[in-house]
Amino acid sequence: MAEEKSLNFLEEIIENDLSAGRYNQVVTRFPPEPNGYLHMGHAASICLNFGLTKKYGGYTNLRFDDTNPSTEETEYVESIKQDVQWLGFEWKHELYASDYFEELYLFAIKLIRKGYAYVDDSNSETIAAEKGRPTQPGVNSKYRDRSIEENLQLFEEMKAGKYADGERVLRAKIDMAHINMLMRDPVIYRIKHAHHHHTGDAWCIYPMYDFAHGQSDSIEQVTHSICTLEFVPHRELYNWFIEKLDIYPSHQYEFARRNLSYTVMSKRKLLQLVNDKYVDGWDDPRMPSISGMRRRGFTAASIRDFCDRVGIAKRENVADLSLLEYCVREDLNKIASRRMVVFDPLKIVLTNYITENEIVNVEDNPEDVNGGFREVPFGKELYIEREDFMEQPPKKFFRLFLGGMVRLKGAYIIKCDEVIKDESGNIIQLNCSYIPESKSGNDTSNIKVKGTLHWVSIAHAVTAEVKLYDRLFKAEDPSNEEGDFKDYINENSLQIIDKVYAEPALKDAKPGEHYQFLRKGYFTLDKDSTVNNPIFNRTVTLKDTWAKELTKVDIN
RNA sequence: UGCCUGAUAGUAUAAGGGUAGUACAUCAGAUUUUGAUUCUGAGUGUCUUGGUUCGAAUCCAGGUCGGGCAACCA
Repeated sequence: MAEEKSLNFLEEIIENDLSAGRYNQVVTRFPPEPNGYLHMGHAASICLNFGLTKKYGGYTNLRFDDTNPSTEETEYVESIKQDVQWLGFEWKHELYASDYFEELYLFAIKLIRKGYAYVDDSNSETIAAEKGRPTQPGVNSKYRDRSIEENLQLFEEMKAGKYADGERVLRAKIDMAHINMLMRDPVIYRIKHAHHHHTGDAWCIYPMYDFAHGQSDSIEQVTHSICTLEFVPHRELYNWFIEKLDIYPSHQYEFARRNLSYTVMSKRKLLQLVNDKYVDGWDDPRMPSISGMRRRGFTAASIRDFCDRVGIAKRENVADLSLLEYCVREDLNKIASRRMVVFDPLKIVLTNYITENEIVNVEDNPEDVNGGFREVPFGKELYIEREDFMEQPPKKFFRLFLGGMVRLKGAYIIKCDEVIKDESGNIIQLNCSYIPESKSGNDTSNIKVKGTLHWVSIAHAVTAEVKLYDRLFKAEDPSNEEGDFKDYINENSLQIIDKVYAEPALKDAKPGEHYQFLRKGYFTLDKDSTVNNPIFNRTVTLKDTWAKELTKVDIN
């Protein structure tokens, strides 16, 4: 018997609904407002909504919740579509709440006719004041008891453009003393003489979220309308409209939005980071936006895996960044081609090496049994990583030191014979000898070494620029710290190395491909790369047990 | 002072009256031509106080703490 993964609360609800025969297929929707870019929190919602219909049969619509023309733009529509597709999901229909404006308008008239809505001439301050407070009931507007005929006429005039923005609104007539503030005669239509990205200038009245979202769900016969916790109090209104309008009863369910440690996850805060130039745009690789993460080198598969592993529930949460890193490493380990790149070069000369034009073959990816090999030119003069040599090695250091031996990955074992320094005592070169019988794959030397280093032949090296990213914030949950979240920005979140030395094969790097720079981390080509100046973004480091070990030594 | 909502290892998520489990993180060890990967092992948890029950993370009551609710935003 196959081991069953336990169900989350939504899967349970759906399985119950299905087995009770309430629906014969599951219909969900992903409803972004096109007023910004998608981020990791949206990714969780996307995986949830699309994942559910994939699992249980049915489909998911992409519906733009575009009821506020003053903040929404086509540019966002395009980026959102791109991100959803990139994440690997296909929507059944591309829809817009604004496609339903006519229908919604008729719904409003229906409500007026039934005596459930009225036009209010009060300004927004008055309406807010009359709402009361959570602990105090509100009071009725003096326009609340207009006749149905008058309401119909005024609403018609609103639609016809007779009034200026803010001059009148349409309100649902519910109960100004209701314990739920949202039920105190909520505004459902407002006047906005604004150009709409999708409907142009066809309308000057626009429905509010509460008078568009549930109705859109209903029109589309969405069976399970999944949203985040802050909409819990809206559910009562959602159901009220469905009941009074007597339309298809979609049901709303709420889950806790996904947060991630060491970052922020609200459009508003992310926009601040962009506007105040803390980052270089929405797709800055440090941003938790889908576009930023894509640019950084995260794979769609790893993001899906992350969402899957974290799961969903109804309590506030901050998911561990290390889990995301684990997911992307796991994916990249399988698919990334290995390359050798030296970031901080130290020259070594193999004094006994006389071969010319030697090429060694190094595996492209040891995790891939069918993986090929690439040719890497070897030479008498090489670069290794400066930190891979120490004059006074600590205990358990098994890299290079004077008199010590290491293997050069895919090539020979070498021994350090002499350290050469400049006048100020800086190490500028190591003279080493190589063991000719120790050639990789053909080793008859019988020498065992603990360390293996990456290297490049100086004569053949190509150069590149590298961008190393660290977490954007120093605090685990910057939004919950004292003061402004921006006080916790990690000012060292980006480190640029203008010139690194790479094996020639890296010259053929292609956008969208993933590489593991041996012992350094996973990298991908940045979109700002040019032929003469390739730029690589570090997606994530490799796990580094040795670095951790060093920290312990420091403490002692 | 009201209403809604939640609380299980460091984090996230299971167990739905019957052995508190899984993953990541952490620690220890093995393997390793990446101090990577892989493998083995370890430790840490039911917010609290009562009640019901042979038996409670689970059911009931009170409390505590967190989040949300007073946009012509979504």
